[in-house]
Amino acid sequence: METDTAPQWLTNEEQCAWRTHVEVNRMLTYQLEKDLQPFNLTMNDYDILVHLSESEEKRMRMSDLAAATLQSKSRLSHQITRMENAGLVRRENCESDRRGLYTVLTDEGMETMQRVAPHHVDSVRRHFVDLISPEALGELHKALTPIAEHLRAQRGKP
Amino acid sequence: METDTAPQWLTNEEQCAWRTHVEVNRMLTYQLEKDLQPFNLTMNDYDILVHLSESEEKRMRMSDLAAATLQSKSRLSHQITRMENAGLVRRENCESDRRGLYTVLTDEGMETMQRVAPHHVDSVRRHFVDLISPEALGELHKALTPIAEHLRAQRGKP
DNA sequence: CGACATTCGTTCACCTTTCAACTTCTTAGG
DNA sequence: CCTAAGAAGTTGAAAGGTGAACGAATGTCG
Repeated sequence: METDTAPQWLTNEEQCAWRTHVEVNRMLTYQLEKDLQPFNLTMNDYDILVHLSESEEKRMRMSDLAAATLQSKSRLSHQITRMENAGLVRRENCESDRRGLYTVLTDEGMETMQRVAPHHVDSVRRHFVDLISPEALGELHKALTPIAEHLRAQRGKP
Repeated sequence: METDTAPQWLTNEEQCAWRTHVEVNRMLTYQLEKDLQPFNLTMNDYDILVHLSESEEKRMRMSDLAAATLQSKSRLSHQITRMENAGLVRRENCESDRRGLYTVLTDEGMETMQRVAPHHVDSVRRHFVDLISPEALGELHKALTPIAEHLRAQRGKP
């Protein structure tokens, strides 16, 4: 009796597209990371600065920040400790829930962010946005959106 | 005197598309990695197995493998040590260049690869390929190709 | 209320990645 | 040839990431 079905291999086109996608993402990550290095920031650092700077009162709960930046609480905890030592953020107790902590963007963190942002944006343009027509970028966005939704729904499932 | 030009911020559409792209890639990596865990493989392991299995004689030079998988020699060296301990590959001396080494796919490595591949392909389908129309996938491929070329050209520049 | 489950964030032990130093071998130039 | 420059890989220490276990605080339900 046959329980397994034959694997549905990728067609040639699918495989090429998939591999290009993976490759672009690895190289892009590498390049953006490299362009941030002169500022002594990683993309993870930068991402956290962005989230904090866009939030009310320049502060977020650890858990929310972890969820927003798609990392484990443990990793974020280490990460924030490093950023705290670098003077970019500080921890602050939460009045309403005494288990909780806020990560607060310091003035230095804000200045760093504002100083670095133009360079990072430029990097994103040079290596991605400006290499694709606005129409194609729109199509890409439209194609990726359902995937993003699917993946968000998957997170934390068995 | 003004030397800096005003930063060319991303438009709203550009920013949304860019963020979705980044988000998809992080979640996708996470998901694919998770789907490989039951087989005790990481994507890095899998990628190496694929490269080796597709190569002549099931063997590649360390440097070539490092270049193909976009990682440093050091990282690859540690990685191969781990995979060697797991019985998936073995190192073999290179006749023509006595500095060099081959990484050779073992039978066990080949079997592992063949056993895991269908599941991995299925994972790629469920979380990506099948969520996008063939036309959109083609467009995506076409849009990403110049970016891939640009990024390849960038690698290892100052 | 009181017990029990759950959430928040940190910590510990362990694994992976990075970076620079190092060995060995090859190649190019005088 | 012989030396110097460079390439191939490895190594070891330090930094970063992971997952389970933990203490403290909150929620929930009889």
